Amino acid sequence: MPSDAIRAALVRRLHTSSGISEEDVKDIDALPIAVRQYPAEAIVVRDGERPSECCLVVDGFCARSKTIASGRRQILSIHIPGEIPDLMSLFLHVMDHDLTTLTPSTLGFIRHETLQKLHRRRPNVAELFWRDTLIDSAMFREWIVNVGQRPAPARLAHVMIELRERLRIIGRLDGASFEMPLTQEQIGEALGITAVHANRVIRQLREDGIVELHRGRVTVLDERRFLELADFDGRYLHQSPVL
DNA sequence: TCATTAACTGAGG
DNA sequence: CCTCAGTTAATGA
Repeated sequence: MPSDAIRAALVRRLHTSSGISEEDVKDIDALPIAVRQYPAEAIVVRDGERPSECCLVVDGFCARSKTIASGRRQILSIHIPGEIPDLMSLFLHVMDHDLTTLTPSTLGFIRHETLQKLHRRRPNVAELFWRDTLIDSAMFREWIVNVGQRPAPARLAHVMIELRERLRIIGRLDGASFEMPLTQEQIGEALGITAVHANRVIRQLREDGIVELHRGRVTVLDERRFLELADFDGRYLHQSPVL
């Protein structure tokens, strides 16, 4: 399989966390990964399933979500290339939420046994995954605060800035703009508001000259007010260069 | 299909 | 009285 392109984002991200050796990288590069393509809005792993593999986002944007009885869906987290959104399925055998694609995506699947063996062989890597999972839960705490307490414009700004900082880590920033290829329906589901209201909030941020969202791309117009509105403190992402 | 906007409504401060 | 947000519906890209 095309090892470089697929594994590059994962390795780059693990590299930024802390000590990973060249040996570790080589080992990860040699892992068998089954690559599959998905359209937008595909359910990759369902709530209640018992997966036997973990999913690496190779390309595209994915999300974890839960759907309530009324049919409304809450997006719990957004995932970008290089991340393994369902790493916890290694230890928590039954899925307690859905993993879906937000955009057409390329996903790589790594069997649980493969990862378990990797953990035993390379405690270094196991530590990185452990650390990664803790950061993941820190991000959930921030997400709860965001959806539960911030006004809608700040919610949107906060999700945007978090996404930007994570895209920065995998080298996907382009000056003052970055990708956010979600539909307004999906943005609403992430923020806990309707698509119509998401549209109003997006428009307000544009009219206020803070940030523009057009065709899946965010362009920052006023960085100072953007940060101020978002109430963003990047400590919870636990990257070395603290924002 | 997705985005945009208006009009109306009600909750809540 | 004002702001926020859901609903509905019409229209545009």
